[in-house]
Amino acid sequence: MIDAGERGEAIGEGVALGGLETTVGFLLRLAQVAVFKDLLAALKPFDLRVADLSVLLVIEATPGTQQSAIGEALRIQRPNLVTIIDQLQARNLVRRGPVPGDRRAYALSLTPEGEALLRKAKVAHARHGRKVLDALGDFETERMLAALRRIAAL
Amino acid sequence: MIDAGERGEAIGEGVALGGLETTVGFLLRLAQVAVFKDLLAALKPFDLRVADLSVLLVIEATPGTQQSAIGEALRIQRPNLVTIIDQLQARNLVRRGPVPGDRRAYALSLTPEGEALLRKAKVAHARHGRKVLDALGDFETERMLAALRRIAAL
DNA sequence: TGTGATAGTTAGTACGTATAACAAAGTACG
DNA sequence: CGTACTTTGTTATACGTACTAACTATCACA
Repeated sequence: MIDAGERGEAIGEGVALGGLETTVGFLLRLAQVAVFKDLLAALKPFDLRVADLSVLLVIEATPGTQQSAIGEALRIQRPNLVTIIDQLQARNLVRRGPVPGDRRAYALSLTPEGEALLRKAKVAHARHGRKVLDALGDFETERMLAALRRIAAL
Repeated sequence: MIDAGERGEAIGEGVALGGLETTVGFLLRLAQVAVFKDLLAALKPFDLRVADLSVLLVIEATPGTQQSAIGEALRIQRPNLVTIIDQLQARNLVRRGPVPGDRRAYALSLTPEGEALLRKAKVAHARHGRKVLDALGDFETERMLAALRRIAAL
């Protein structure tokens, strides 16, 4: 996490930042930290981290997906994903089923408990999402997302 | 760091992301990782990390600043800043001088070596910055930065 | 059948960041 | 003055995330 002087302190307060304050990368970091912090807090009641929610959402959207596919989609390395799935499975939120015709891979799916928890978590996620969009203001969200996508593909 | 399928793989390739691909937070993370990765590579010849460059830039902009002020400005916690300054000082890039009238604090300044290295690093930094702005395309950079600032202040 | 790729796993490591506790020096105020 | 509180920098420590390398089991293919 990152400290700042707590809540919404202005960016270049007092100390000259040497041009950093007009830099995409620097502001990108601050924005990203703020968003993650907010989402983390929103997910705390469900004992889910940001990565956990992402994984659950992908499994819900594509039941039967395999771990490697999720890793690619979310940009999580395979070894790290193992731990995440392990934990979700231990909490009975996710199932590792067999893939017909490939005994190496697991077909991931949500358990009823997983679906129930995700349903509640999605409400909190949506509330968080609206908060972020509000911060964007009248800004054209579509163009913002497109710009971020282009930068992500650097 | 983060892998992706290497260079600029499209965002929701093959696997449904469950709405994540239209999420500010998710794209913010991808963009931030891409930018840091690129900047890290650009700074590698100078053996500087992103945080190192930021600190040098702030010291250059405000010579005589103290560690706590830099920490606030860059959102780096005091204990972590100690290590960064230690290393920069060990490489003779930064000096911890006395602050007249306060024997607790250090007045930080660049050494000639520090100034020389920073001058070269700034060229690489600027090149990186142009690359990012190019990725932004015809997007109004000012509005983008303003939007990021608002999100950062969540 | 054998060679190479793929899915998942394990272990070890690096890095960034967080907290707590401390010494030294400064500040405020009765 | 002197006591209490604050601030600066430091140490030690822990934790989360991510990276690498190496391994097993299975699959694809020729």
